[in-house]
Amino acid sequence: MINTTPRVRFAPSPTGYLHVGGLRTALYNYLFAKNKDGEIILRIEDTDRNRYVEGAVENLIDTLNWSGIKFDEGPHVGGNYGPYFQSERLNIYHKYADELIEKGKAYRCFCSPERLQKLREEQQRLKLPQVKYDKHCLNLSKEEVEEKLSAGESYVVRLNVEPGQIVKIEDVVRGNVEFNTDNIDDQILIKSDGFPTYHLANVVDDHLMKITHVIRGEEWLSSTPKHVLLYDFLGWEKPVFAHLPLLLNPDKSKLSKRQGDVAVEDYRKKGYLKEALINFVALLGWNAGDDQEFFEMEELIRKFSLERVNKAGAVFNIEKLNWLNAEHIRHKNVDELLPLLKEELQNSKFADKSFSDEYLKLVLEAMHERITFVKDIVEKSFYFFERPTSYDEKIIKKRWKDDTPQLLEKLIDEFEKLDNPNKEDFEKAMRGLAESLEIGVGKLIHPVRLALSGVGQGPGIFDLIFILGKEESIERIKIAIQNIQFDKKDN
RNA sequence: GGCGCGUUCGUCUAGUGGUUUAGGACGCCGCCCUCUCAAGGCGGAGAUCACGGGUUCGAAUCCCGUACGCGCUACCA
Repeated sequence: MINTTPRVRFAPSPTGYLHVGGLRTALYNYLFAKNKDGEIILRIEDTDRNRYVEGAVENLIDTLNWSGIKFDEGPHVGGNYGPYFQSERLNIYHKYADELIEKGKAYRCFCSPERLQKLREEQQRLKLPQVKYDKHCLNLSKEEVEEKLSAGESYVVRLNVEPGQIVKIEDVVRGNVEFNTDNIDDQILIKSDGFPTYHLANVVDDHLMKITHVIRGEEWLSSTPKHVLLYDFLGWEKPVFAHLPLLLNPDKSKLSKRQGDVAVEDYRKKGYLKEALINFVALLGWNAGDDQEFFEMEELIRKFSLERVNKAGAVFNIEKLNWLNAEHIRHKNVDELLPLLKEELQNSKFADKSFSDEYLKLVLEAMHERITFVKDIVEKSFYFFERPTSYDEKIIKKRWKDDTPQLLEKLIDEFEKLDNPNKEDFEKAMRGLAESLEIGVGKLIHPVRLALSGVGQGPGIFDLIFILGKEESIERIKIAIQNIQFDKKDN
């Protein structure tokens, strides 16, 4: 139906932070647009003055920027269809509200909140199938309206919905959905404070901003017929609708703060890579049709299609996110990881220590295939940044034998002989010693690991020794020989 | 209550009437590799396709009903 390149929008309201569900909506819009060389715009729906949160817009934009979703138009990048804050477009909404009133498709309503409240209660008491406004003010004469207007009475503008009609909407993910206007209330379009409601502002802006596809959460499906009515009343071409399945808590209720983190910034703070979060969220409700699950943004753009979006809600499962985070770390090289590690170091107890890029890259090389988060390097392999302050009891019991100190003394002697050794030199020295002593090399390896790291797991032992260096390794072994012997006597 | 949407392993999902003893992934378990931990390889447990009818030679796939879940039902978005 529409042959021009698509224009889509992500239209959050600035109520605090970017929800992961919002991130997915933004992402699907972005992927759809970029797949077709279209444009995506960011529009801030700040029409509810009561819910406005200071700094929310900045936070939203910052988080969106971090995620890698780039907008072609919006408050932060400009564009030809602005302003992109709805609060700055009030006169535009009034113009169209007036047009609707003139056409008889909307009307001013002067009913007090009290009357409305009573009406609702009355209808509920009578157990009427649906609770709706009774069109009381539609019957006001022109003169009565003028009178109230000049008397300064406050009013709202309502959509004039004609009962008994069928409104059909065609949804790319859900197919055809029909609504009977009997179930549709005379929606308020302009509030008494002069601000529009979502419904009016959304339709007007989508039209004026030449939006071709409305891709949004399923919670909007029920109000879509109101939007369709608005397009028809104003004589505008409708966009294509696509309503996305919801993201759910483990108990299948709508994803909420009570059951875990819902803000994108929470995940960012916890150390999730943007690539992993994007990859994960993309797979919640969409798949490429094959077995692939690891995706970079470019590939998502290439393969995305609305036709492959699911209908059912998806549980936000942190286990899979963790796996994807590890996968994305494994796919990155040490140069890409370096700044991330430096950042983690800055936020750790090692912030006042300094390490060369060279050193950190060696650590990364040894660790990046065995971690889930970059910060695991700081927390689980702390021994790259400080000497161990204690030794794992279980490992002592298992690996530290009576003859261990003598063996390690001999190993130190061998290491002392090495001149500017590389990894292989250390290995040759250790294996050579084990051979000449006719012992398994494990009798050396495990105690050395314990001495150097204090724990029983980590990278390959020769990597560990090489990274720490000859002097430091020897020193740590000496310290261990003293302390662990002491511990044993003590027990 | 009304209206709408949904329902395949614990979770994300493949599947669009016969190729299905329902495939993959995460997680879980075991084995291999191995200096440890991961990674990797191999294997395993795990879904009577919500339930009940119907259509059909044949249904997870089409139709109807029921149940359950979710969304909307605001001068919130």
